[in-house]
Amino acid sequence: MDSERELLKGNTPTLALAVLNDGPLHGYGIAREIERRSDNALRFKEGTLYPALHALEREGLIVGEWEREGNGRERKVYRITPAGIADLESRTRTWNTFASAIERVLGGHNNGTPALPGTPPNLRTEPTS
Amino acid sequence: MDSERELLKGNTPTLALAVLNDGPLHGYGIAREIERRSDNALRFKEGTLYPALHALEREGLIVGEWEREGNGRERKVYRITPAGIADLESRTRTWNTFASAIERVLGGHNNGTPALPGTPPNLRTEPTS
DNA sequence: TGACACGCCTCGGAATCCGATGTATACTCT
DNA sequence: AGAGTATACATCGGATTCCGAGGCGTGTCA
Repeated sequence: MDSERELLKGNTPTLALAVLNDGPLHGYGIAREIERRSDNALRFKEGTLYPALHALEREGLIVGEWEREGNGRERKVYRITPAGIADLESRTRTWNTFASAIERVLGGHNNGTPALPGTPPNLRTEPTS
Repeated sequence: MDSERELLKGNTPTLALAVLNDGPLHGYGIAREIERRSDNALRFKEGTLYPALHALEREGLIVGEWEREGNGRERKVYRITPAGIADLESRTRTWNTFASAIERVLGGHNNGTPALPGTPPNLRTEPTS
């Protein structure tokens, strides 16, 4: 299914921020962690990952620093900034709004205008069965 | 928030198919219906909508036909095909898989490798609180 | 020595969205 | 009659994003 590729668009920075929100990590590790958490449903390709991290750094949402390990290996470890944390929260809210809107459209036909605009949506996952 | 724009990518055909799955409708009406169902969270711009419908028609997932109404107005009414229905189901499954994967990554830190690969994910929406 | 995982990076093609723009008809209000 | 608005179709080009392909270098193990 190649459509996954398009679905991912726009979520890359959000995903990276989410991982970094749980602790500093280097690029390669971020990719691994996202695959792990999503059970391999999501994979970060290198051509996507590094440019995305550079962009996040340019925007001040994360900061990267080269670190040398015991074995002499060097890698660039990223940390989320306060601005990044705020941005992540905003992005998460945006995602939730978006996802529930999609679910509502996919879900079906008749939903009359609800009384409360902020009414929590019903997230459904079950197939048609 | 402009990020919505990128989030939408790849979902346009799915949304259109979902609406047409509930009955034939013309382009303009599809746009209106998606806005209604999503409570205006999602809007189809014309520059997106019509090319998307043409593509779906090319792929045989929908068929369009010019119809004249009582008032003499002409509009192109689209119907979903059996292939379109099958495609919609596939797309819906893809979306569910994708969305739950995102939720898992956003959700948090420690989820050890689950025993069952097909285990239903936990969709969480609440902020850190 | 070779193979492999780790780890960083850039470039160009492909796909997608949408603002701007254009055309045309029906209805409503003054 | 004229103006304004909603309906209804369509295309084009700029912007954005993903990622395959390619490149560079290091540590580990057989």
